[in-house]
Amino acid sequence: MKSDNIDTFIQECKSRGLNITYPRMAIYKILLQYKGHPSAEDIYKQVQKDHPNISLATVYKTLEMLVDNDLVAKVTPLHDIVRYDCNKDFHHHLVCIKCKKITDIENDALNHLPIPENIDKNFKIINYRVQFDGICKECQRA
Amino acid sequence: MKSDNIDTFIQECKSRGLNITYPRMAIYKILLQYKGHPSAEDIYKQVQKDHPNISLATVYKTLEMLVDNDLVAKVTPLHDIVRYDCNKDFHHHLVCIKCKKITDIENDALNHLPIPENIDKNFKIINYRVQFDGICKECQRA
DNA sequence: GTGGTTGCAAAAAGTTTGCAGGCTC
DNA sequence: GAGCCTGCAAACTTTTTGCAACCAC
Repeated sequence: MKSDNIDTFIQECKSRGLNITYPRMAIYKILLQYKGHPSAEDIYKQVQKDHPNISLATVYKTLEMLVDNDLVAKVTPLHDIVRYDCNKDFHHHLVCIKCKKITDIENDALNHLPIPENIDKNFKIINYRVQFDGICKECQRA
Repeated sequence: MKSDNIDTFIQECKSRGLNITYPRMAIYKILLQYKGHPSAEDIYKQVQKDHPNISLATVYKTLEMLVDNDLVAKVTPLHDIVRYDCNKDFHHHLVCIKCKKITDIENDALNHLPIPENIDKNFKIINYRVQFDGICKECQRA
């Protein structure tokens, strides 16, 4: 199964005209094996163990290339910088993936989602939020 | 209504033994008036227009104090640094607010949420995700 | 050989911190 | 007046960039 994924990855690279390189293979393998969601630094530390010559800049460049090619997802629901909100009511967000604009949604149905039952019983849920990603009116025109 | 909010804010500060200062008032007013969710930089730019002597460091310190006192919410669903995931399937997240660990949830009910009807019809929704915040088993013990 | 990729180092972007001076109560 | 708060500047963290050398095809 693991080699399946690597094979698929190689195919995906080839079909996009991307060279198959040592750093790429190493970084992608770590992503496959990693439990949880690593940061660039996490991946760098991990990759260093086997390949100390791979640089942090390469990790960043490779991750960016993987995201651009839709082979890896960036888990930063909103965006890269912290934003603030003085509306402390329970509410959800509509996020434009192009201009990054955030709009609040007040919706009662979303405020009463069933709590999933197949999660670790020992995880104490305090809160949740739903984020809709999409493209706003202005960015659709552009 | 706006002065209501300011009055409430002043009360909240007093009840917590926080001084009522010019920068605090100015920054909080901007948060009240701001459409969308500003970053620290956004707030700084805005506050500069009326009060060019207020520094960016003060904006950061004030925001941190507001968040610590639960007067303002930080809109950074996961955390402060970008994380990656090579599981591109539709899934949701369980996030420990203490140790920042992220766990995937696969849950069919969550994959079929009703799209809220009271949002801008011109916003094209591409995807959505649900994030549950809470405290994991390990952090509850600590 | 050609062009895509890498590594290094420097820089940019965002955020935090220490400390002297100033302001609120 | 006491102690909290602010401004400045410097430091720190995370990410990006430029460019020469290198490697895959």
